[in-house]
Amino acid sequence: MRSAQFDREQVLRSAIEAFVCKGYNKTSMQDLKKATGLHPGSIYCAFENKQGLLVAALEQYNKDRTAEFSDFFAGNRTVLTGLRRYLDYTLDLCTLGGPQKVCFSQQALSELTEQAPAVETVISKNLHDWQAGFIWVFEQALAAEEVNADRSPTARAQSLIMGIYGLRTYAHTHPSAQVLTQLTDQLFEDVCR
Amino acid sequence: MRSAQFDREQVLRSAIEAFVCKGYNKTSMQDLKKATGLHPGSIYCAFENKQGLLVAALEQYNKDRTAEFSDFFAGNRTVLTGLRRYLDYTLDLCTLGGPQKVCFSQQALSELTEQAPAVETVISKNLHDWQAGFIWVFEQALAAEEVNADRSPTARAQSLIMGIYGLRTYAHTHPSAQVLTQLTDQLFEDVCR
DNA sequence: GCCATTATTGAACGATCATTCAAGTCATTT
DNA sequence: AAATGACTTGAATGATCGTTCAATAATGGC
Repeated sequence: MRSAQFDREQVLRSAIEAFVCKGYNKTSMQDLKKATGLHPGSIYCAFENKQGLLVAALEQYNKDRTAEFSDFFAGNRTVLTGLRRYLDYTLDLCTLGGPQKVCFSQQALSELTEQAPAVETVISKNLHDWQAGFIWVFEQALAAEEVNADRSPTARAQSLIMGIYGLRTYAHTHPSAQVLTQLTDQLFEDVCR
Repeated sequence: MRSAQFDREQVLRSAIEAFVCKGYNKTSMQDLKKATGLHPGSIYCAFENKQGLLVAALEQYNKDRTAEFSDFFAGNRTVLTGLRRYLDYTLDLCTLGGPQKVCFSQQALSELTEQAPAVETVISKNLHDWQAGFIWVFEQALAAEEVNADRSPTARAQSLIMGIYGLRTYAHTHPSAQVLTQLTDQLFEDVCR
């Protein structure tokens, strides 16, 4: 036996960056070769094909975002301050621009829905995990009486995710940072009211 | 002289349908030939190239959606009932599925942003027109005291567009109609409060 | 009814695509 | 140190892409 020569996580993160920059379909194997440093044959050996690389990249993205998510809600005085910080962070990603402006899962969802069941499956899992995180957040908030019981944690989590989807899409049209800040503030207020 | 043999608007609507089904990049000239009935040469004669066809299709989409928008706010007792009907209609598009589930401008924005300036320009115009429509709606609502003056019509319009973006993205993951209805109700309430 | 002009046709083009594979390279085992 | 077997390499493959263009058909002006 001989173990693989490359760092799988690093390769996947490079692939994510390449996919986000051009979109899945416009990212050629040559682009991926340049981004990951892996030759086509190695990619096919490790991930079967281009779509397999996408699926693996989406899974890596989920792992990274989940870890990131946890950091925001570890050791805060209140969960809502954690949520507020999370939204500020998301806003920063939108404002600063660059490849991170777009959510990889959301982008892949838009581009590939109804076309590749295997991809849709992994994206659905990613989004389900994300939503479960927010449901947990609002359950904590409800238990600590940071929010009232007028709406269920699930309903709040769904509204929040919808809002973040919308915020990131809105950011594509290059509005001013002020507008995005205002939209974020309003979203936080609406979802915690 | 000899005038064109095809109905430009019909061709563009067929092209929109094709683009929405597969996304711009995955829609080949063969697909477009099948959808529009026009041979490649004719398309290039009329629209210069594939991207030109996309731009023309986006302009047609804007015309059609603008006309549709006006219908919702012509002759209502109150503008807010018009808005409510507009949101119900949008919800129906999301729920019923099919190609119309996706907003063509939004899809093109996701797929082509930062890559084709000419496309981004026309999409920005589309979205600006749409937002101007909602600003007008909330100005009317404010004048008729259907909403209070706590937030400006512009701020409300921006939140609403963000919400609709989010709703349509959320719909991609095939949630139940009940969840989408609840999200729509909440959006209407938040934006009119 | 003829001519000039323009639209339409559809085959053909080079470029690029995802994918394959035989040869080369290297770590591990014996 | 030789042999093994998996990983890496990168050129080659056939398919498909967007685009072009010379030939053909059809319209409007005279």
